[in-house]
Amino acid sequence: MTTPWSPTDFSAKVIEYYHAHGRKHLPWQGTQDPYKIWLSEIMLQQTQVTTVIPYFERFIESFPTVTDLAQATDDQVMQHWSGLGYYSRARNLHKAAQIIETEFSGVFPQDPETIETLPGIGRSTAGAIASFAFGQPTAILDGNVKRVLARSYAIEGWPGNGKVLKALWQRAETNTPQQETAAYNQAMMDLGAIVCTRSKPDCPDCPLSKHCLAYNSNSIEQYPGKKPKKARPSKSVYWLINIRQEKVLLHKRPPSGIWGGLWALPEVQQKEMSPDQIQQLDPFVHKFSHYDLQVQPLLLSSNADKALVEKNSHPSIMEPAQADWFSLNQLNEIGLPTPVSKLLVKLLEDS
DNA sequence: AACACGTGGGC
DNA sequence: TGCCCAAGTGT
Repeated sequence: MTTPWSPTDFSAKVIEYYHAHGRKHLPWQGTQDPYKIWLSEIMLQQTQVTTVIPYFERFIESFPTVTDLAQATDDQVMQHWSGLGYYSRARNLHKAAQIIETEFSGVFPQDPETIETLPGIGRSTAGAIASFAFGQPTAILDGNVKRVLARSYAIEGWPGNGKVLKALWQRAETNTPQQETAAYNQAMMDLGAIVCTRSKPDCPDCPLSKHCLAYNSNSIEQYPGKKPKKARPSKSVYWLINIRQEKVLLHKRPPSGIWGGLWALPEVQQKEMSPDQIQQLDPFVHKFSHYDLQVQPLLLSSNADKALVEKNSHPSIMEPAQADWFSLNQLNEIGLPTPVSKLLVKLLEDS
């Protein structure tokens, strides 16, 4: 029967791993600039490191400081997030930058409770910023840490379950050391990303294997518990492609909902024009994590556009959507959903 | 508590 | 291929 790690021995092993094998040269490391650390933590939410790196570099180049970000336009910010997904992150980041400017005189707050009041920053991200930027002894609990802790202490159940999450936070708080917290937090994520991976973990090389309850009971595959499966629904839409004088008509999507704040092709549920006014392009399926979107792109003729523009420019009186015409160059200055961007690129290449 | 919210990598 | 899930948060 294996005895579990004591919090002290556990954190000592983790910190030792950091000095020997931890990642120390990612673009947001080697600095204590809270703005860069904050930006990286937001971009890294539910997003892999290799995906984030080029976005981070581009974003910092365009908005080097929180003041630059606060003063940027919505479209500029969304353009820099275009393709990264989870666009509420960008909207909240922008809002938070303006709050830091106005409420905190441009100085990033150091207290984790205050940090967590900023939009887009939850408990784990607040802990990461407080420890990395300000050396505070705050715990984090991302997917990597959840996996390492769930296996080390054989914490059963899916982390999306409230009780399981609470148990994981309890263990995270207990094991997080008061000293060298930043090294510990970084190493926990490194262990999860490099050694204690989702599939095929490298247990023989893991500094925690000696007292890892899952490893020593040969039940690594059981931890963390799996998310319950759900059927994925399907939605069908038509996308209207209206090109006049080298410009394409786009609509700005409302702030909430899918692709909020991005510019997309006008979308309708049903065709409302006669067949001679449209050209059906190749349909495709865009797969989200929570549903499939079946898209039928329709290329409009000049006769069809008037009624449709009128009909779709103002979906409701309360929330009029913005519509505008964009040239190819202007598409580089706004945020576009990935499938819209791909479709337009393909169309313009063919023409 | 359960679901919405994007996209791409890994197998 | 299709499925799982990734440095989570907001509602």
